[in-house]
Amino acid sequence: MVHATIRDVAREADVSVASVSRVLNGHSNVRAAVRERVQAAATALGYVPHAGARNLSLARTNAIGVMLPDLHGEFFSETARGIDSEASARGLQLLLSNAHANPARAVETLRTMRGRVDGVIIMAPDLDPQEMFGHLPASLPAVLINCRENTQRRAELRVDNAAGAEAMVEHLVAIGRRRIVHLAGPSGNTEAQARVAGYRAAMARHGLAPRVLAGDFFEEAGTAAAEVLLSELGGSNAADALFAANDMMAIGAMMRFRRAGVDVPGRIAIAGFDDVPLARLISPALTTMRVGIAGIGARAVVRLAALIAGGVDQAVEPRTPELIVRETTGAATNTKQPVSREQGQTS
Amino acid sequence: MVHATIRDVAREADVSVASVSRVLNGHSNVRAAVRERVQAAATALGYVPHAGARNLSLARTNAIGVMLPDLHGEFFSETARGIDSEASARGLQLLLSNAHANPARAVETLRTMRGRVDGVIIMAPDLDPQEMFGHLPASLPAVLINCRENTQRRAELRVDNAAGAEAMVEHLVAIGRRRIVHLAGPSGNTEAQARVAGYRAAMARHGLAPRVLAGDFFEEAGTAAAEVLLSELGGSNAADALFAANDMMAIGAMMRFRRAGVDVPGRIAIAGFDDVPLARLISPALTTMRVGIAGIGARAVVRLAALIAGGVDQAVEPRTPELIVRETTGAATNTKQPVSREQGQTS
DNA sequence: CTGTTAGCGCCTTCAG
DNA sequence: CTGAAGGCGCTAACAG
Repeated sequence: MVHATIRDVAREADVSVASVSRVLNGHSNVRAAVRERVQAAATALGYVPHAGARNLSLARTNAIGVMLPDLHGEFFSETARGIDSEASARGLQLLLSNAHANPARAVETLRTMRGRVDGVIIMAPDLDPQEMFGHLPASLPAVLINCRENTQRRAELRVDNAAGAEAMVEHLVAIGRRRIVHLAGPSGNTEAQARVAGYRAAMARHGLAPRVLAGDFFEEAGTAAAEVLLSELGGSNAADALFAANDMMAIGAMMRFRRAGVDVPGRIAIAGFDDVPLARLISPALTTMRVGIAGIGARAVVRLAALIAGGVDQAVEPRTPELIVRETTGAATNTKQPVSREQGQTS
Repeated sequence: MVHATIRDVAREADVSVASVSRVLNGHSNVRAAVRERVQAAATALGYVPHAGARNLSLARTNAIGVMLPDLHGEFFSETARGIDSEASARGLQLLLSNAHANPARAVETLRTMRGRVDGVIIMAPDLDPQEMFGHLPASLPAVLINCRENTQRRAELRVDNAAGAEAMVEHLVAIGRRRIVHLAGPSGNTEAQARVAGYRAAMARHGLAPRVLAGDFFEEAGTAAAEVLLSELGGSNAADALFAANDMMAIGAMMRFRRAGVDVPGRIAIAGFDDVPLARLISPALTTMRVGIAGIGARAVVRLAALIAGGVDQAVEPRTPELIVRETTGAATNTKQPVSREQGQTS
């Protein structure tokens, strides 16, 4: 016998399984003598309840499924952290699966969560929602984060990426930049698309010519973009600002510029998006749009918990990013004083 | 009826549940006609199998439990990433729980994993193993990462923290530092203890006087330590090197020194431990000991999978950290050339 | 207070 | 090839 079961304990304590169950779940209607006998038997046998069986019987798992695009990089790990902190505060376990940008696997993964979790949180900016939910019971509580436009009437959390991008362009223009280049995220990613759109809109508003470089949210794309801009640095219409669609690309570019000895922001300003923890630690510290990553994860858990408890929630909750001005677009010399706004991390 | 069950499908297709099960699991011994009828019924009903019930019946979950101290900071998120990448390559889901340095909760958490996972990976440098495993079935496959000395005869992965710390001190001495201060991790943490021990041993070997500041692995402790050292900077025996027990504290100290305009490493060298991704991105880039965080997580999954498949594994697999020399202890002026050893991230 | 008895939803012998 | 039946381990009425 590899694992003792509740029956073994019952036999050992010479009571019924019902009594064992009662004792182990702290019900009060059990005689003290029986209680002690059961507890003794349980420890003697090294009994640990089979949570899976319990879940089946209770139709309740106290776990939530989490599907993220990837765990790579600070953005997603911050999301996971936000989810985790709120979940563990509520005694919920997390069943994690990443989609790896593979729609078929994403669907499969979601299916295997059925019956193992009480609800799911899904962040899938590059997956087709119809396809994903087509194969999923409509009754499964779910909170969507930054998913594509859909017809699901699900609880959603959505960052206003377009507004954020516009705000950043406004800032760059306000500090006197004109030849602002945007380094975009992956083309199939709805967040990346919104950021490009916001960038274009703001540029148009100021009568400035947009220029978009292709990227993929990874650091290396930033390095490559910097390479391009470096080669043009002497030219008459060299860029005076690089606005990357996320922080990691901005950082990649910054590293490359630094290596080339280019003055940032003197020669070229750099801005990112997300405000990952790293953004304030690098030097010069990165100007970016704070989206409150961990806070979003935590909020998703709160809403999911309410949904699981029986609430209804079909709202799309918008989150507006906040501009965080730091050295890469601010006073280049003043590196000794943190900008006040960068204090007080959310989450 | 909220969720269709296998019976509903059977009734709809007018066959037995056994046939439905066969079809859905791809068994071959089913007539084509029946197969099609079942599939039609399943999609018509929007049937998604209840994975929990399936697990119970098969006594197999295809999930592994993961217990980490916390998800805060890059160290643990890197671990999680390493585990995740290997796990998802093997089609394993992850049931995540963090211990939050609360022994009672850690035990409870581990118990609720019984029957919901096929095995567990535990990283708990500050928990008492006897206590933790006392309440756990001995037959549950498990891989321990950086746990305290124990009598479990479990598969283990253990970083040689003492050797790593010694190597770092050797390096600092080799570049001419003598007044090397160590900023320690939390006192109850076995890894932190080993690092202090290694530091002391190496200092003694060189006849140098050790000095240990109390810390907790968080950035703020680094800031505080820098504060202390700053106040002594004029003195005759001011520190010429700060060796922090992990990267985040080293970074905290560096930020503080930078803000004070102190020349690093000219005035004081700084070194960390772990080689989190951040270490090479900050400026000046941080000298540190690479432990291959993500690689350890991945390796733990590999060993756990073998254990689950029925293998035996009671080995304690040692990992020796690798010295990564970067600007905070190297040539301060040469910021344009990456040190060769920093290429090729493990994991 | 305690035991008996049905399930929870699925898989899998075992007969046909 | 197909169906009936038992069981995975636990909980929750329902009777005593």
